[in-house]
Amino acid sequence: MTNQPIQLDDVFHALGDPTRRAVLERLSKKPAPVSELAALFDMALPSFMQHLNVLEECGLARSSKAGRVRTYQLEPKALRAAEQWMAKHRAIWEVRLNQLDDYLNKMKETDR
Amino acid sequence: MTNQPIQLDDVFHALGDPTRRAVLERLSKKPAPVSELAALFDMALPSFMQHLNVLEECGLARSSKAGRVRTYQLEPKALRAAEQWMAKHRAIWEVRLNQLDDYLNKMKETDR
DNA sequence: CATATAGTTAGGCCTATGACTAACCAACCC
DNA sequence: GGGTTGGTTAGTCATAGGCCTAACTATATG
Repeated sequence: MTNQPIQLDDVFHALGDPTRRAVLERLSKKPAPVSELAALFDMALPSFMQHLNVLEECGLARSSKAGRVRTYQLEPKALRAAEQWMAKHRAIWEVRLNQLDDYLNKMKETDR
Repeated sequence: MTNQPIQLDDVFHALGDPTRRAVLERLSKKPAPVSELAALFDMALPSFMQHLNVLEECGLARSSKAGRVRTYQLEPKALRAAEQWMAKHRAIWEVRLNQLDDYLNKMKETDR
């Protein structure tokens, strides 16, 4: 059982690539085998596999093999960790977002 | 006015470094000049400045210079973009998180 | 004006990342 | 058994990332 503590570094790093985010979006619908996922991207298989490995190693996805088919699915724990980091700071952000809203509203008024 | 569309790639990439997250956490309290931020890290100034540049370029922070002092502050827009990406997929995650909870609860029961 | 302070620029260095091809293993399936 | 399909491993390559030192610019301040 790979039960390492979740490394935010790795999770955010993984999210920093559009291919990997797209894979996650696809997986958020339902699990899928490698070939089906790979078909969505114009990339050599081994290159694509690396992305899958990144997702799995940082805990965003999980896979299991049946016969010769490996199926990937989302793994919520890492996402949860990333969310928690954001949530931890959300209160402060929201103050600032509200300030932004106020500002934008003021702009709107000034605008007419 | 640098008003580029926010690149999720860059925002998540920026969040993938512990130094940069720590800077954001510090900035979430209040704006601070370079020297004050730099003092928190055991790193040569130019190296640290690169992190500040990354934060500014991806839109997570903003800076302005008064005299010889450059002050940094949070910039909500990029954070909002990252949050929106997460929010867009949150519903699905939460289903899965609930499934996880169910699973864990089942485990607990089996456990006694 | 001389010196200290706050940042900045330039350049080098090493590792990590992301992509590729080629060759390989392991099921399936006729 | 032999070919086909699905995935994996190995090895290469170029670029980007993160760190450093040294040298520089621009503002204070005595």
